[in-house]
Amino acid sequence: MDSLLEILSVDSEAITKTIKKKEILQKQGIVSKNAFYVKKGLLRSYSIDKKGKEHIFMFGSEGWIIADLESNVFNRPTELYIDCIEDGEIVSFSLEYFNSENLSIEKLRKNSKLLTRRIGSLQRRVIQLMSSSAKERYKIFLETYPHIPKRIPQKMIASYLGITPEALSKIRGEL
Amino acid sequence: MDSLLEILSVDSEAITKTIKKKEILQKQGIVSKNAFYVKKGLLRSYSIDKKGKEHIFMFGSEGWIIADLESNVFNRPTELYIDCIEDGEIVSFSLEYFNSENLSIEKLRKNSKLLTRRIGSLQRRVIQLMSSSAKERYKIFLETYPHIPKRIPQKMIASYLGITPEALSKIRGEL
DNA sequence: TTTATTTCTTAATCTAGATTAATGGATGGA
DNA sequence: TCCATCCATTAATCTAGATTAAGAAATAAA
Repeated sequence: MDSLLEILSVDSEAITKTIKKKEILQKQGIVSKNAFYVKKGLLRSYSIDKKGKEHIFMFGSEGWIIADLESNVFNRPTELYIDCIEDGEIVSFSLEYFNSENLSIEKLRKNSKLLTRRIGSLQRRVIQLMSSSAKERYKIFLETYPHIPKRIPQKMIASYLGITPEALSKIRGEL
Repeated sequence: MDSLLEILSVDSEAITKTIKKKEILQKQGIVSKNAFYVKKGLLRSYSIDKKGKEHIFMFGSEGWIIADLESNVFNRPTELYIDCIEDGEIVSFSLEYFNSENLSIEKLRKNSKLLTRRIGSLQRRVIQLMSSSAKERYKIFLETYPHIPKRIPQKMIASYLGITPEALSKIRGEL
């Protein structure tokens, strides 16, 4: 992953930070201007609904960038919390990066591929949520992110899948 | 919307086409290289699951661009069908457009904002599917796309929401 | 170590929404 | 116009997954 080098070359104020498990990097409701590049460790972004239930939107392991892109670019308050599942190291950088005047045409093009890929994975997620059972979604999750399950508690998998820990436990018993 | 003019200026082979209701523009499984700009009418993209059930991914009315972006950019077979809900007029253009050498830095930047906005709406959709009841999702749909419901049958709203027409009918009775 | 907190599992009960089926109304093509 | 297909609604029944509760296992903290 050379995107870190790129980020650092464009955003001179990017900060490398050591993070601790459970540390909250971003809270729902604010207009955050930062994105987080994961050097080491594991982050998650999630929303909390009216009933206080957490819903994990995505996980970010080494090499990933986690942020509420739209919130940042369009100045809307974010719906997402971001916190740390493991101790680790991140680079916090400004989302100006994605629109910076300093970006070469190649980098812009590269970023737009990155955005396109995200759209693709979100599209698959939406279709899955509409058309697949919890058991199917669990299997797909295991195939798609084989290294994540070992690092997180079951209840977070459940939260990502959109089901309760009890339901996931039952499904696991059946497999 | 000036994006049409931009498209035409970059992709000289863009084709304006008259379309008829029910006409299929793209089928699941192929690697399509086209995107569709809607001049007039209404398109939808959807997938069909193993049981033969349709799941509408998005609607595209005047001014929108509909495509399976990721499929196009990364040469994967698309999961989406695209067809016409109303007679209308579209501009079919190559998705090379989004990466064209001919694009100025301003256009690239504009496109990346467009992509970012899509990510935002998909993010909201995912969170909604995980955390809101069918009734809540229906209300949000009516608020978010107030002009669409008049133009499509209920069953398509149901399909977009991820529920059956019967369930939607019941919800409507309750409101 | 001992205690406290968090996580996982099992089981009983409940409910939102699916499925099936039947009916009447609307729409469209010949 | 007539006929056919499609669409919306209602109602009865079914089921995946939620909720509630309680206990066991694992982790963390003291």
